[in-house]
Amino acid sequence: MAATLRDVARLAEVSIKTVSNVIHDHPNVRDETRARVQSAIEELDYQPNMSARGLRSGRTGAIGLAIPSIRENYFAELADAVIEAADLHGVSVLVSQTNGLREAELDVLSGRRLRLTDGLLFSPASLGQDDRDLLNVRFPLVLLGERMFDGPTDHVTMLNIEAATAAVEHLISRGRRRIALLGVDAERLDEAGSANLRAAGYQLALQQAGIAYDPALVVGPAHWDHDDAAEATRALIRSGAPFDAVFAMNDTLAVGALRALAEARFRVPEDIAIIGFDDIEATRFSIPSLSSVDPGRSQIARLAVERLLHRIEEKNDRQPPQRFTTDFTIVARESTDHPAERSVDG
Amino acid sequence: MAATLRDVARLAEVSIKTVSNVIHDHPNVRDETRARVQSAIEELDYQPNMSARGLRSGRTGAIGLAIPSIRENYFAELADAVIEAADLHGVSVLVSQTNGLREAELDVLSGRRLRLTDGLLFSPASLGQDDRDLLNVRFPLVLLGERMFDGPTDHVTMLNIEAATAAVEHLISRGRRRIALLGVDAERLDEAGSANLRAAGYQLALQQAGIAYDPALVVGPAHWDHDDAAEATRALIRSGAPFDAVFAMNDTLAVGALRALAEARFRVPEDIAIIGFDDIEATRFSIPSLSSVDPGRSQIARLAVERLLHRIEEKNDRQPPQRFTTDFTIVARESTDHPAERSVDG
DNA sequence: GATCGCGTATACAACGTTGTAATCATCGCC
DNA sequence: GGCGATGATTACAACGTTGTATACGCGATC
Repeated sequence: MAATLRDVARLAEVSIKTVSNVIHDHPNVRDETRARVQSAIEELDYQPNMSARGLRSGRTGAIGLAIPSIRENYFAELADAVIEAADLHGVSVLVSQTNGLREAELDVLSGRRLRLTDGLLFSPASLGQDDRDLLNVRFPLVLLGERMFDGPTDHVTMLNIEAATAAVEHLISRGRRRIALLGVDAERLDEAGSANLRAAGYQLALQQAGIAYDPALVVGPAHWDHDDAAEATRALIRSGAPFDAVFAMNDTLAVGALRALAEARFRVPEDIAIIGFDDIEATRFSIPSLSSVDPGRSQIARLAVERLLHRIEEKNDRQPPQRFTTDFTIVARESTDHPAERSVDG
Repeated sequence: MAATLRDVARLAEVSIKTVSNVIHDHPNVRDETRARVQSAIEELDYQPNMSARGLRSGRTGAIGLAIPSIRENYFAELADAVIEAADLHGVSVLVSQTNGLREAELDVLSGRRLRLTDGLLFSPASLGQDDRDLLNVRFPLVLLGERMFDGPTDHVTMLNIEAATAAVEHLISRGRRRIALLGVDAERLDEAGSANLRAAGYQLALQQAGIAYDPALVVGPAHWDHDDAAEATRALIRSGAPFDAVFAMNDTLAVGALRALAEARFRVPEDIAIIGFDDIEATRFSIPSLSSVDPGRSQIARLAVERLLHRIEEKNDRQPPQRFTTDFTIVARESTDHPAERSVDG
């Protein structure tokens, strides 16, 4: 069985409290005593029982990360950044997948799902603006993503509109005028979420450049996966509406579009330029490599973790909820004919 | 504050033990009492304190998953499968990343890193056969992957040699004879790990087909990432050694190779056929889509989780360590000129 | 030389839960 | 109608830890 404070105390011939004091680097422990305890700890390979500590202190030292699916590259990279950030604070991360199911997201908020944690980072995919009240939970919660705003909790989000505008401006700066928007139905532009905001940024950029908005260039799918993206792009091509660029609302969509364009023998970027969103790793290894918007993912993770830990520390003097936004960057690669990237390998 | 058994007991006018009995569906609770307790539980939204339960029972209800990096698609998909499998048993998953660092892997085994868990699923990347003794830890441990064999713990692994042989046979069946092996230095063929085994499978397939083994076709990199794979492929092309197929030891390497081949204006599969390994999602969305070996990932996850939970339950009557292997399948796609996949989208 | 102060160490209680053993109520049986 | 058997409920202890309060020893102080 694992050694306990008692065992260490017995071996070092001190009280268990003294052992505890040594472990916590309390002052007022004689050097000689400290050394004796230390060596007893090592001899027994004592490791504190986290359940007992958690019971006593009310802290488990773990936080929950609830995301739609860890398989989605964006979330895998986010989880990576969250785990790294949590590590720096000696905190573990429990991952829960909702698969974007409303039922699962409700479970997460009820606390039924992640019961070992001090707090939760939550990136909803089904819950929306109308569900804001559900965020009034009694554990510390930091919201991620773009589906709910002005809720009762801290919120870390990217600058979707601004970043989308910059992405479209990037295409315009490459001389493109007929820019398709991939990732949302033209009829559903008013719903919540990243899609809506990025579409707004798209429209804003067009407007500022004096380019007319053409609903024929705005195509689904609502679900952002490769297959649907390829299919939507094929439909766009079949429709006959001329276009010379695609702004894909995320990189997965962009990869799907790339595939459909290749099938139809379009050249990228010569015939069609593409830019995606999220800057996942895959953008660097597609053929051609994909320009994208880096939303500052590690910054999001760091901010979110720090904010959550802060809320966990915080006693009764609760501060009002705050919103944080991160910096974005346009990463130009081959798909928008970026010369530097082009010549990388000669 | 969160409600405790005491609060519920007080409200329902019973003892805390009765509440506990209701929660655990013990027999010998009168229906009327049960109902009263139930409604008190609901009224207070009582949720058991997992730290206290863990302290009392010695179980936390969480397991650890230690992998090199969640960003790697293979591990993201593995983590997904593990979390799903654990969910079915009401168990949570703590994810820890080692980044393939020996130091981090030692930490994992010391128990210092994941301290809230009942057991561990461990996929090492640095530790090797010589470190087998380190697997003698005092918590339940199930080993994943191909770096250590015949250790003191249960081990779930894929049939690397057989699967690699089948992959190469698949290329041979497509009429290829000059098959490059991507993912290991010709000089380091004797080291541990998947590379070694897959290389053995490669050699076996060649031998069985009466094809001479040519070390010039066996190229690095030792680190399996896109960049290095592309670079190694470029080097192979520059070397002038003729080849008509590539067996990449994983899909990430295959994607990198695809890129290098495209740059050099080779056509895939017409000039060069490629098959990868792991069957990650990206294989379906590269251009052309990548043939691969499906190693039965969800089966691995399910087996590993079940085995670990079994070991956690198990009292003193410890069974000897067991090894489990999963079924693999060759998934033929465009990169080895598979007709069915070719015509998918007309 | 009694008192104070300080550094060091300890005893005890409590966190919320559950297993064990004990108590109390109820019923059937001779 | 007393007795044992069974069902329902409870008291108590313990899991391992840490905060609070307390005790002890020692040198400095008046």
